[in-house]
Amino acid sequence: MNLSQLNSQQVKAVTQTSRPVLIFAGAGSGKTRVLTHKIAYLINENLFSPQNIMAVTFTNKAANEMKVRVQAMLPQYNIHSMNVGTFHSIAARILRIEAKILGFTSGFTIYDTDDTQKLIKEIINEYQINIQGINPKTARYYISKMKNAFKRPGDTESEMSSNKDKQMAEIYRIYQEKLVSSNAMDFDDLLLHPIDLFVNFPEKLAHYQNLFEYLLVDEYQDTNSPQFEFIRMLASHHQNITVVGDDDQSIYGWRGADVQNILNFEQIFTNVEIVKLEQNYRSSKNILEAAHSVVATNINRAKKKLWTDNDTGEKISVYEALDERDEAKYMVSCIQKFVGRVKNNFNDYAILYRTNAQSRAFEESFIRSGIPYTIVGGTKFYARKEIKDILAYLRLVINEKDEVSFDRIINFPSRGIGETTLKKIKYRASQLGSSPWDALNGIASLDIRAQQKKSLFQFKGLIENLQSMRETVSPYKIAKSLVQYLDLENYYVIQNSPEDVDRWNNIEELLLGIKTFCDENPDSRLSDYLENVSLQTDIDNWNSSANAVTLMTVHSAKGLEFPVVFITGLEEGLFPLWSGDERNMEEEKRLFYVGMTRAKLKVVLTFAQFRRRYGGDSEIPMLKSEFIKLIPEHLIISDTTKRKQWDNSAIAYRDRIQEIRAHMHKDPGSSLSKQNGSYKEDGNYQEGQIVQHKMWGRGKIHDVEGVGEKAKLTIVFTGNVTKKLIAGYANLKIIE
DNA sequence: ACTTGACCTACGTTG
DNA sequence: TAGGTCAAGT
Repeated sequence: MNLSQLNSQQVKAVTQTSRPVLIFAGAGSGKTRVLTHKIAYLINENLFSPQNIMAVTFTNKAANEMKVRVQAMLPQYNIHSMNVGTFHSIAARILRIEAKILGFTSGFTIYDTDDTQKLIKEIINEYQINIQGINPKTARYYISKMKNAFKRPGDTESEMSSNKDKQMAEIYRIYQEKLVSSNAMDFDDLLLHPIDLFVNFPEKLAHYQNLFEYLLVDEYQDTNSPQFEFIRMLASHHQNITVVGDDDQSIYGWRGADVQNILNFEQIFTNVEIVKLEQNYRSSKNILEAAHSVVATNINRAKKKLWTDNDTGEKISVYEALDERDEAKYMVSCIQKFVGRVKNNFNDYAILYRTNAQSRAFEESFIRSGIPYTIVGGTKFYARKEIKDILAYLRLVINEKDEVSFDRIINFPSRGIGETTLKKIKYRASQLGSSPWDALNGIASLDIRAQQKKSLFQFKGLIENLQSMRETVSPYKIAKSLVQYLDLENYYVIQNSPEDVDRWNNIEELLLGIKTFCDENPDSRLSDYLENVSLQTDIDNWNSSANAVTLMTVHSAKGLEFPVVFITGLEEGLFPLWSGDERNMEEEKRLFYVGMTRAKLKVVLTFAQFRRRYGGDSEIPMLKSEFIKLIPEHLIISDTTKRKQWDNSAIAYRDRIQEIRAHMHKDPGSSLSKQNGSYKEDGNYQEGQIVQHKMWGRGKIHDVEGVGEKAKLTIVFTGNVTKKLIAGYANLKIIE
C-alpha cells in the first residue's frame, strides 16, 4: 500500500486500525484523501472485507466518488459491496430489509418535507385545530424537534400545560399514526426506526454489528443525536471506528447537530487515538488568515490554527454595492475580468449566499450577460407540482397505502372526484380501519353518482395495471406508459400557456432522468428509482464539470472547493442572518469560515447598501456585516474607487426611479421609456414580435406583462423553448 | 365540481 | 414577486 502521498499525521490516521480514531481535519487538510486511503488500507491489508465496511458521507455524490477512488486504488478487489452512503440512505437500505418486523412493508414510502407538511395540514383541517401559533409549518418543526430528541408521541403529554402544547402533542400523535397506516416514514424516522430495531431486537443489532465490522464517518461534527446513537449502537461493541470532523465547520446546529458528539466520542469509545490534520493544501495564505481571523473570535472553540505552504496569494476583495442588482452586476464584471487572468473556465467560480432567495438577482444578471450559470438547490425540480404528481402515481403503485400520494392524484388529472366523493371514500376507509385505497374495493356500494363510480373504477384499474408491471418492467417503461395513458402532453400543451408548456418540458425531463437512471442501473425496479429520488441531496444533481458558474448556499458548498469564491450579501441580518444570541452568532461565523475556506486562489466579499425583499419595490437600508470588519485591513483590498465614481449618479438614478414609479401609479398609461431618456429607445415590445436573443436565438413574443424596462416578456424560442425575460435585461433585437 | 380573482403572507440553512 | 386561501361565479 503506497502511502507516500500522505504527510505523517495523515499516515497515522490511516494506519491506526486497532483503536478508535478521532481525526480533527481542518478545512482543506486532505480528509477525503485520508478516508479513501484508509478504506483501501483496511482492505489491502486484509483487515476487513469491502462488504464489512460502512462509510458515511454527507452526499450520495461523495459516496460514489469515494467508491470510484477506492476501486481505482485497488483494481484487484471488487469494492462494489462496500456500504457507502449518507446516514439516510444507509438507514433506508437496512429498513427495506427489516421493514416487516417493524410493521412496515419493504415498499414503504419516504415522505419529504412537502409530503409531511401536506399530511399535517390535513390533520389540522380534519381535527379543526384552530389555535394561535399552530400552523402546518410550526407543527412540522415541533414534530421534527421531538423526534430528534427521541421523544415519541405521548412521551411529553404529562409535561404539557398550555392548550397549544396539548394540541401540538395531539397533532404529533395523529401524524405518527397516519405515517404508520400509510406505510410511510419521514426523514427523521429513517434514523429512528433502525434504532428501534436495534433496541427491540437484539439479534438484529448483533447481526448488523457483525456485518458492519468497520465504520467511518465523515463530517462528524454535523451528526445529530439519532445519528450518533445509530453509530454508537453499531460500533461501541467492536470499537472499529474512525470519524473525521472539524468543530470550526459545524453548521447544522439548527437541525439538531451537536458538536458535543465529538466530546461524547471520547466517552463512548475507549483508548481513542486523536489525530490532528492542520496543514491546509487548498487555500492561499491570505485566504486562510482572513478566514481564521473571523472564526477565531468564537469563544466556544478549541484553539487551533491551520497553516499552509501555499503562496500568500491575492488579497480579499471587498465591494460595497448599491443594491442587490448592482451586486449582481459587479459579480458579472468580475468574472468577465477574471476569466483569462485568474481562471479560465466558468466552473472555476462559485457564488455563495446565505439564503436561496438571493439567487434571483444573480440569475437575472447572468442571463443578461450570457455567462452560463447553474443553481444548486433552491426550488427543487422534484418539488414541482407536475413532477410530484407523476411520482405520486408511481409511489402509489409501490405502496397503495400511501395516503398523501392517494390524495394528490385521486383527482389529477381531474376525473370528477371532488371533496364530497373523497370524504365518502375516507369515511368508508375509517369504518374499515383501512387505507383509502382499500376502500376502493367497495366502490359499487359507495353512495356516489354513476359518473364518479366509473372514474374510480378506471383509476383503480390504472394503478392495478401498473402494479402488475412493477417487478418485471423497467421504471422508465412504467413511467412512460403512465404519462401516455394520462395523455399529459395533450393536457399541458393544449392549453398553450408558457407555464403549461414548461410543465410538459419538465415531465419530459423527468422521463429522461428515469431513463438515465435505468441505463446506469440496468436491473433496477421502480422501487429502486423512487428511493433514489427521495434521498437525493442538492449536490447530487450538480454537474461540477459543466462549464458554468455555480450559485449555491454556503451550506451546500460544504466539502467543495473552487479557485474563485464570491461570498455575497454580507450584511447584518442577512449574513449573519441572526445576531441575537451568542450560539447562533458563533454558528454564523463558522458558516462564513466554511464559505471562505472553499476558495483556493481568490475570495471576493460583497455587501449592498440597500436590498429589496419579497420581490417588491421597497429598498431596505442595510449595514455592512461585522464579519468583514473582523478581517485585518492588510488582507483586504477595497473596490471603492469604482464606487465613488458613480455613487452620486447611482443614488440620483434610484431617486429618479422612485419618482417615476410614484408618477406611474397615478398614470398607468405612461411608461418608463417615455419618461426617462436613459432607457433604450427600443424598449417597447409587443405580442407577436419576432426577436433575436444572444443565447436562445430567434423567438416570438407570446406575452408582455408590464411596461418598459421592467416588462416581463414570455418568448417561445426555436426548439419550443419558452423563457420569461425582463425587457431591460434581455438585450433583444427586434427582427420584425 | 371546478375556475377565477382578490387578498394575504412570506425570505432560514437540508436529508 | 408568488404561492396559498377563500369566496363568488360558472
